[in-house]
Amino acid sequence: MDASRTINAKKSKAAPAAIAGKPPARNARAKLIEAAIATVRYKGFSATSVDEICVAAGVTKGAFFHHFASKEALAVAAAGAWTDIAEQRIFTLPDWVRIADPLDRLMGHIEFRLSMLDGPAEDFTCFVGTMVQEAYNSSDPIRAACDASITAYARRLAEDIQTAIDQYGIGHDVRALDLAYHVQAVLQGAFILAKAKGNPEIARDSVAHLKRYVLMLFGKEGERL
Amino acid sequence: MDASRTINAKKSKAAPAAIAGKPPARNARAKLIEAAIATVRYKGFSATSVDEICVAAGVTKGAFFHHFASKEALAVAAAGAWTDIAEQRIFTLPDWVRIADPLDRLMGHIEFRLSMLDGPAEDFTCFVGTMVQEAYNSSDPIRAACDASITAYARRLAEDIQTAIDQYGIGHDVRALDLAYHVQAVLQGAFILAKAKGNPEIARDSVAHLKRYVLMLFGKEGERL
DNA sequence: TGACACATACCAACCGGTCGGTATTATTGT
DNA sequence: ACAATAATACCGACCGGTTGGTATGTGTCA
Repeated sequence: MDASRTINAKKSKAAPAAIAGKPPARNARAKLIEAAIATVRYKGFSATSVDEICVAAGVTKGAFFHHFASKEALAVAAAGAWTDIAEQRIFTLPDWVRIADPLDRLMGHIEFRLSMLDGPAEDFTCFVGTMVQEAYNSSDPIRAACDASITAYARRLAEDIQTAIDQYGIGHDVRALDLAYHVQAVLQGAFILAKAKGNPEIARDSVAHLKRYVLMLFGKEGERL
Repeated sequence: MDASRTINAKKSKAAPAAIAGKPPARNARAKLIEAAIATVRYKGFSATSVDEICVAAGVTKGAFFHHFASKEALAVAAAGAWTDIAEQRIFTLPDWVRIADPLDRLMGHIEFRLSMLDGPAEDFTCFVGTMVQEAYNSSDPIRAACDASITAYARRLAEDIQTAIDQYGIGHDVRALDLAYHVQAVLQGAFILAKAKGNPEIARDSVAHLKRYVLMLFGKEGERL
């Protein structure tokens, strides 16, 4: 391979972009998904045009329809990407995920979600929650993709909740997955209130209620609030 | 079939009504607002075209722009109408609003909201909640109109919550208006989950959590659940 | 008669999507 | 080893239909 590289030294300029100081040379597909998520969170799915996404991503319309059969297909792909992004940002990277005590870890989760409620709404709101609100009747593929993302989050959170229930018990007829979905509901609703007010404070208040509820369920109110 | 025009032909009190500040019951205008609310709840604001609203309302585009300066103006007017509709349907017409005990009345409210979560999502979801999610960054008049509607609901609900707190006390640092907004948040979030699942059951589960939370706050868990 | 409540016709901008083409990379035949 | 071929990635002009909005006409009633 050394021989071929010396001979073709002139033409091997494009390939080692990752090695050189050039930007990571992310492919157009990834850039389109990222741009779509940002734009849809800002102004909604229907109000976002394909051209707009292309400009935000820095690619042409030709590239868009090379990678995605339709705007709908991009939405489905972006919902899938959002699942991975959320898993990373919420369940993998933060420090609290390594808390040993399951109830402390659960409260760490809620506390983390609360701490995210700051700055412009388009920076903390849920991409799939925004999208499914518009598309649930118009596109079943999009609806299903958003549902899958929400379900993945709930199932992941339910693991921690179940562990906490197993260890501490819960004096009520509460199932872990149900409570996980309730956490989701409070967050999604809090996002809407924050958007309406133009201020995330009201959203934080609502999550504070959620915090108290969970602590009460585990009979720990006053101890950790 | 179209007898509405001849039937309404007799009424004519445009001048006095205009002086009184209340717009006269213009037929096309009311039909447009009603059609807009229904269509937006079904497919969102941006995806709903002016033509579509006109067809659903059974009026022409000329009538639309005679009554409303723009699509945005219609949205603002519809948000105002929604406030009145919700006040009627939720705080005036139902039987539970006449329950004497304030805590029972508050629980009657939540129970009523829970009972609404049935059938297609477009029949129980919140018009202004749907709209503000799309428009919060694109149109401040729409955002403000939706905020006003949500705030009116919260303030109205907070009255009953405050009365219940005054009578029964509440062993926590909970303010009535805060809790009222939390009720709103849970409902709005439950709507999103129901849309994603294509099934209101998950929404009912979340409102059941809300019910338990409120009862716990008042120290009545197990007594009325 | 003239203000009001519509109806009809129309428009420029924009929409999602198509299409013919090019540059680059990977595979293959000899 | 290398030309021929094929596949991929991308470009941007273009298309028919739709969009919110306008200009103007018409019937009705005080």
